[in-house]
Parts: sequence; structure tokens; C-alpha cells
Amino acid sequence: MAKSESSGDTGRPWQSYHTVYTNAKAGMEGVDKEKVQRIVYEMSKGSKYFENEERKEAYIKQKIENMQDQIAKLTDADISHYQKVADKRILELEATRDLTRIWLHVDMDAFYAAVETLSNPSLNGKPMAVGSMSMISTANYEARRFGVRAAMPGFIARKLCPELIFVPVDFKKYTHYSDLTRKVFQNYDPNFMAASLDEAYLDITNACYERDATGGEIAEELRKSVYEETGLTCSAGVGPNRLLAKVCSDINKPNGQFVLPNDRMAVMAFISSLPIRKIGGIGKVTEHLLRDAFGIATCEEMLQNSGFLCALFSRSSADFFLSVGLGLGRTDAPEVKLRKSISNERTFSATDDEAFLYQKLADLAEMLSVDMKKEGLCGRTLTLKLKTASFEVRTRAVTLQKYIFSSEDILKHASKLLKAELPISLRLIAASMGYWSVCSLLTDQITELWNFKF
Amino acid sequence: MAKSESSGDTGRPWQSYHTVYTNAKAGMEGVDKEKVQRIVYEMSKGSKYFENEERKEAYIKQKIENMQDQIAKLTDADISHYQKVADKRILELEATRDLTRIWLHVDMDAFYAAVETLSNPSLNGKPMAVGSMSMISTANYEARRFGVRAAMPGFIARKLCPELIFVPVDFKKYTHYSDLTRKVFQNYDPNFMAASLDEAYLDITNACYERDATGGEIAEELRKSVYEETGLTCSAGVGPNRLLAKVCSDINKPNGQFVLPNDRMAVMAFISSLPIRKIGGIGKVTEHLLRDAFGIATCEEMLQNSGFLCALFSRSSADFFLSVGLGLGRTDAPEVKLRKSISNERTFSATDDEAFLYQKLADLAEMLSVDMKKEGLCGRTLTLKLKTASFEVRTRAVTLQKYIFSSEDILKHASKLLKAELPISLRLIAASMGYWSVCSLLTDQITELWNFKF
DNA sequence: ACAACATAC
DNA sequence: GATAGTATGTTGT
DNA sequence: CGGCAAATA
DNA sequence: CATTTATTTGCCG
Ligand SMILES: Nc1ncnc2c1ncn2[C@H]1C[C@H](O)[C@@H](COP(=O)(O)OP(=O)(O)OP(=O)(O)O)O1
Ligand SMILES: Nc1ncnc2c1ncn2[C@H]1C[C@H](O)[C@@H](COP(=O)(O)OP(=O)(O)OP(=O)(O)O)O1
Ligand SMILES: [Mg+2]
Ligand SMILES: [Mg+2]
Ligand SMILES: [Mg+2]
Ligand SMILES: [Mg+2]
Repeated sequence: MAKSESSGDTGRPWQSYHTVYTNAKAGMEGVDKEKVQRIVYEMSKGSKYFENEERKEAYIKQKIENMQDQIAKLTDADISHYQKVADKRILELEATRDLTRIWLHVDMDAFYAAVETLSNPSLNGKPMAVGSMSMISTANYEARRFGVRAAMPGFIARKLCPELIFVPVDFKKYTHYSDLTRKVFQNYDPNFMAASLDEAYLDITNACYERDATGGEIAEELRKSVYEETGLTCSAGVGPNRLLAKVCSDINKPNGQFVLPNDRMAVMAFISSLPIRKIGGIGKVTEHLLRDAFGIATCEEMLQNSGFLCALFSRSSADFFLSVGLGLGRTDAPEVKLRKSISNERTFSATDDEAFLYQKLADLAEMLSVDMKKEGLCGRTLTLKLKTASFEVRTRAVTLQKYIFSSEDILKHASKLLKAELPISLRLIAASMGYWSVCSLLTDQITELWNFKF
Repeated sequence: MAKSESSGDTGRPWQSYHTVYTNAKAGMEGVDKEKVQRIVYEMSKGSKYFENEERKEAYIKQKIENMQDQIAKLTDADISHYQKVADKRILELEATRDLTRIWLHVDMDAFYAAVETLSNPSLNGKPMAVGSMSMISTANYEARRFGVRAAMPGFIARKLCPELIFVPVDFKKYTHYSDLTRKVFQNYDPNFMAASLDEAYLDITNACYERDATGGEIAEELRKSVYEETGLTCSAGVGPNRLLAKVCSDINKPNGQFVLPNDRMAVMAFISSLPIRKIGGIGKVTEHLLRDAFGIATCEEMLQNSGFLCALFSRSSADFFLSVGLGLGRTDAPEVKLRKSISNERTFSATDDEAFLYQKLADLAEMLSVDMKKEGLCGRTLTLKLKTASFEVRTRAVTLQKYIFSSEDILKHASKLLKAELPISLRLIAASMGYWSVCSLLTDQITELWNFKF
């Protein structure tokens, strides 16, 4: 037992430090991953952040071990029972398969960085990152060759690439260009679903029919049009559902596309050897958990372990894993969706100075109130989020009788929540409001009331 | 019964919340007391502090009712008995009246604030308070016009006066200026009695004789001299004893003086309509108690109720009340007085973290030990004072066989006292030492021992 | 309803 | 010297 | 002696 | 958000 899997003890400690940004991503092909990993580890080691990551890793390891124990405890009877459940469920899911729609996922290439390069063409060809010494939002492909990645702190990125140019984040620019891309998307699907500033899902079934074009042709045309309107390149994926389209858009990034035909065999072949981590919704923790507890690394292995998955996960999780194994995804028309929460947060250098913390909270309350007023929102649940000096995250919430939106009300209740945690040394505070069912949009009277103040 | 005194139920709840700083004081003449009272109430309402104040008020009310019951139970025989006791005692006290000495009480005007204004003349004319958002030690007269007062928390003061400037406490400055004033006092009475950093009692009988001057003239001269030496103004009261002199010094504050002649008729006239609260030693509770239980509001009413006072109070309290009615006070030469205790205390945000509380106690023990060494003191009674999260105050004491002074000894015994209270959530800890009769000054050997450390 | 996690951009 | 900000969904209590 | 309350600057 | 600190005195059990 102790003989196998003895890596980690043998003098390469960096191999066990995993971060979001030490992962495969488009543009990382020729990178010396070992070297990047080592530098990231050296720069992180000993920091409060690192220590917290270690605690988290230990917690996850524990969780995996618990799951292994549970698996070991399953009787043969259990196993055959859950296998039946799984098989039945697979049939039900299979029955929902819809190969009648053609979905396209489009994702801009190195979006913020590309926009900044348009604004300042002298950046062209040079390794560049958008963000600060503390945090990078994205990097262009030149920088990615050095291992520089979104979500990597700038000071580590600079170590990987000393000539790296830093450009501060400027949201106004990105929303402007985002709007331009969306004008293009509109032409192919008036009901397209924006997933973020730089990506969208389009149901191009009608577009293909109307223009008598294949999905691939539509994708070419759309990408060309986006480039003409914005000067920016993007990548596209075409497939029978949104989940697959998204996977496809990443395959030939940057400035490429990939089409998965609406054919069950093609889908199953595509899926079979696909690493589960490529699927949207499966992140670092789920990847490790499924690998270490079940030996699952590819999507087809989801199906091979379907009984165990049904035995150990909730209905909704098991359904998700099985549909991943089947290459299923949503094909339904996007519904109009209202936001469910609104928040803001700020990081500062850790302190237990209560006057300082209160002032931060007051600032957040004020900003939050302004944002709520801009959208005419009124909420009932207030959540205070705190990150301690040691990176531990806590949330504290209250649900009120009344719907509120003024900074005074927010501050009043948030203060109480904060007070209950004092004394405490913090590096971040967030204020968030939510829980408006429908009725909670600002009533006209209240709107008047605060308009009066302006 | 229910008809009279129905205030408090009728929508003005703030009228029943009394604090030390909602009281008459020099400089509060043009203040809208109702408004101040209301704001103080609004800012306090709902806090832990407020809730504790309510408990205390309820307790006092109970005490007053008990006293009323006792009064009601007095038989005619009791009454005439105690009246005789009182009359006799009044004669005895009257016999001690000494009109041969002239006492002067001098009290600096807005002392800390005035010193801070000397250090930073740009503060001149602006409302300013010395202290923090939690507690104000004093305020200048500009601030007092807004209702800002010593012992008022800063955050309430800011509500009363948004432009209020806060200056942190700086004791070194105040002792320096205090020393300067005392050099002046010395010239008028080499044995003057310092009552605090900013006030003193002087027996100016000799000074008047030597300079062939009246008390008023001496007071003028002294005040002028203090101003010349320090740049600070003060107020003075002159009278036949210390108690009266102190009352007088407040009458024409700031930068004023008042002389009460050494004449029995003048004293009785002065005393007659004087509110008892003006007398040093009669505070909020005694004022309410005497008013609500006996109907006593002025000093002369002390004499009119002398029988009841003797019936219901201890000998020493009754004597004090009667002498107040007679305008008597101490005229004897000040004896050298040794301090009887030495203590320090610290408030922090309430916690039940035992490691934290222990650390606080260790800090206090260390500070206390240092202070004791500075004065060469050694004590035998150690008192631990605790204030719970709900502002309840507790004290726990031990008297030891040995006299101690080292931080280790203090901590050792204080820890035991604290441990016995755990678990507990505290907002303040104090350590105090006392009980050295005479012998308790540091013996030479011990002195050597700790000198060795320096 | 609340709190902690996981995930994504 | 330095590890973000905004939003959503799931799980367990 | 020990605990609490009141008072003051 | 936030209601001090240091000392003395008196009462009660
Ligand atoms: N932690 C983060 N991870 C990814 N993107 C982030 C992050 N924080 C902010 N962003 C912003 C910057 C990106 O330009 C934008 C779009 O993200 P994403 O599409 O994942 O990467 P990208 O467009 O920069 O590069 P590419 O899509 O070519 O891999 O979102
Ligand atoms: N409650 C308190 N807590 C702490 N320090 C105080 C308190 N009250 C007064 N002090 C300090 C600050 C004062 O300047 C100093 C002298 O007090 P005091 O003579 O009563 O007031 P004052 O000198 O500030 O104004 P004035 O005498 O003009 O009314 O003692
Ligand atoms: Mg992108
Ligand atoms: Mg994207
Ligand atoms: Mg004074
Ligand atoms: Mg004074």
C-alpha cells in the first residue's frame, strides 16, 4: 500500500501545490510546465495564502478519503442496486437527447488583453497581462508562453516573464467591445445567450436553415464578422448542445473553431476520451475527487462508474455526471433571467482596526446602494462576507422583514453582523443583497422618494 | 397613584434616560437640552451599554421605593426620637463651624482642551474635544454649546456637532502644564492641596494677611499669575471652607471667580436655595434618592428633613447631609496623604477567548508592576475587576500573607481569580493592588533586587 | 434560512 | 510587499 | 475582608 | 463600530 503512489515525499514538493492557474489552458502548449510549477511554488511557499491553500487541500484529501471509505463499505447488494438505478437513469437521460438543434459557443481570444492591444497597438507582439502585481485578469498569448495566466498574481507572473507588461483593468473598454460583438451575435440568433462579457451561446439552427449553411460555415462567417466589426479574434465551437459547444470552442483556440456533428456516434466518440476537467462545471476539486475516489479521468468513465456515482452523490450531481458521460447538454431556448444577487467586495491589507473596518463597510454599503438604485432593486437578505488575515472566508447573513436598498439600512444591518465577529483581523469585506422574489422591484413610491434626493 | 408622574409612557422616552453627561455644567447655558437628550437617547438605544443603564436605573428605583417604604413605616415615636438625635447632632456640628480660615479653590477651564489649543493654536475658536470616538475626556466651550461634554462617547458628540474636532489624549502635556500651575499655587499656599491635575485647594488665610488683601483680590492675582505663567485661564472660588470654595469656583466659570464671605448669615443665605447636586459628593443617584424619597432638592431642605435623614442613613452619611445643610466643610490643614491603591485597566472588544483574556491580564500585571516599582510600593491585597460583555462589573479580591510587587506574583494570583470566573465574555479587565499599612514600602533588599535589573 | 464550498470569467 | 471581484449553484444543517 | 455602588476628574 | 481610566469612599454582610 505505502509502496505505490509515493510521489510528493521525494523532494519535488512543488508537484503537490495545485492552483487554478497551474492548469492546461489554450496557449500553454510549448510551456515548461515543471519549471512554471516550481517557480509558482517557490514564490508562494510560506505565505498566508499558501498556508490556507494547504489547509484547503488537506480538507479535500479528507473528503476524498471519506468517499473512498464509503465506496469500500458498499455491499454487493448495494452495488447491484445502484447499478440498476443508474442504468434506468441513463435510459431516461438518453431519452431526453435532442439532436435537432445546432448550438454555437463563441469566446473571444484573450479578451481584455486583445482590447488593450487595440487601444495601444505598441503592445502588439509583446508579452502583456491585464491586472496588477496582486492579480492578473488575463494575459495575451505571448505571455502565456511563459506560463502567465489569468488568476495568477502579478508578482509571480513577473518572475516567469520579467519583460511582462502590465496594463490596468479598464472595464469600460471591455463592455464597449463586448457590445460590438453582441451586435454581431444578434444577426445569427436574436435570442443569443450572453454568458459573460466575452462569450455567448447562439442557437444557429435557424441561421443554418435560412442561409442554407453548415454550422462550420456559420461559425466562419460569424468570426469574420466579429473581426471586421471589432478587430478582435474569437474562437467558436459548434455542437448539438451548449455543454458540447463550449468544449468545442476551446479546442482550436485562439482564432479557430471546431464542429461536432449532430450525430450520436460522433458525440460518443468525441466524449469518450475527453478529460472531465474540460467540461464546464467540473473544476479542480471534482476532478481530483473523481480521479482519486473512482479512477475517473475521462467522460466515458463516468458511464463505466455510473452505479458508484449514483450511490455516492445526490440526484442532481449524479444526473450531471451521467449526462456528461452521455454527451448531453441543454438545448432549450434561453429564458430571460433576472439577477439573484448583487454584491461588492474589497481587499485591503489585513487589519483589526475597527474604525478602518467600519469605514470599509460603510464604503461598500454606499457603493452597493448606488448599484441597487441603478437597477431599481430592493432586497431582503443581506450577506456579509469576511476574509480573515489567514484567508479563511466567512459569511454571515440576515433576512429582514422589510425590503431595503438605502446605504443607511445596509450599513445598519451589516454593522451588526460585523460587530458580532469582532475582534477580528480582516483582509476583505464584502456586502451582498439578494432575495427579491418578484415583488421586490422598487415600488414607484419608493423610487420617487429617493429620486427626490437628487 | 397611577395618575401622577405618568411621564415616560407618553411618547418621550428619552426624558427618562439620564447619563452623567446629560447634566448642567459650566458652558451649557444656551443649549437645547431637549434636543441633546433626544439625540443621546437615539444613539444609545438598543446598545448593550444602554441595556445595562436601564438595569441600573431599575435597581435604583427599587432602592428609592424601599426607602419610601421605610419612611412610611416610621412611627410618630420614631420620628420625634430621630428629630431629637438630629437636632442634637446639628448643634454639635454647628459647634465645629470654623470661620477663621479663608479657602480658595482653583479649577482650570476646559483643562485638557485648553492645553491642546496652546499646542495647536489653529484649534482656537473651533469646537473641539479631547478623546476618541469611544470616549471624550473634555470639550472646549465652543463644543459645549452643542451639548458636547466630558464622559460622552465621541460618536454621540459627533452627532451633536458634526464639525467637532477630535484631539487624542496626551497626558504628558497636561502634567507639564499642571506642574506650571502648581508653581503658582505654591506662592499663595506652600501647603496647597492638589485635588487633581487641574484643581487645587489653597488656604489663603496667611496670604491675605501678609499681603493685606481680600480673598477676592488674592484670587484675581492668582488667576492672573496662572495665566501669565501658562497662557491658561482658570476659575476660583473663595469661602470659609473647602466644600464651599469648590461650589464657588464653579459659579463664574470660565475665567471667573466668586467670593463667599466668612460670615454665617452669608453662608446660610448662599446655601439655602443651592441645589444639592452642586455639592461635591452628591451625584446623580443621591440627588434622585433625596428628591424622590424626601423631596429634598436644595441644601436648606437637608435641615428641614434632618430627622428623616438621621433615621434612614448611617451616621457618616447623615452627618455629611446635615453639614451640607449648614454650609459646613473641612478647614483643617491638609495632611500628607499616601495613595491607598494603584490600578490599571483596559477595555477591549468583548471576547471569551481565554488565551486573549489571559494575555490582557498578563499585560496589566506587567504594567502594574512597573508602576509599583516606580513608586517603590509593595501591596498585599490584589483586586481583579471584570466588566462583562453586558457591562456588568465584578470584583474579586485576595489578601495575601506576603507583600508583592512583581508582575509574576501579580499575574499568578490574578490568574487564579480570573480562572474561577471562566468561562466568561469580558470587555474590560483591571488589576489593582492595595493595602500597604506603612511597612509596605519596598524594603531595601528588594529595591536592590529589582534595581539590578536596570 | 444560513454557511461553507465549488465553479466560472 | 503583494494571491481580485462578481455571480451562481450545490450540499448539509 | 470582599463585593458592590457611587462619585469625581 | 464605538460608552474611559484611576482613585477614593461608604455600606453591607
Ligand atoms: N479568474 C479569471 N479567469 C478567466 N478570466 C478572467 C478571470 N478574471 C477575469 N477574467 C476576464 C479576463 C478575460 O479576458 C475574460 C474572458 O475570460 P476567458 O474567456 O476565460 O479568457 P480570455 O478571453 O482572456 O482568453 P481565452 O478565451 O483566449 O483563453 O474574463
Ligand atoms: N469623566 C472623565 N473622564 C476622564 N477624564 C476626565 C473626565 N472628566 C474630566 N476629565 C479630565 C479632563 C478635564 O480637562 C480635566 C479637568 O476636569 P474638569 O475640571 O471637571 O473639567 P474641565 O477643566 O475640562 O472643564 P471646566 O473645569 O472648565 O468645566 O479632567
Ligand atoms: Mg475568452
Ligand atoms: Mg470566456
Ligand atoms: Mg477644570
Ligand atoms: Mg477639575
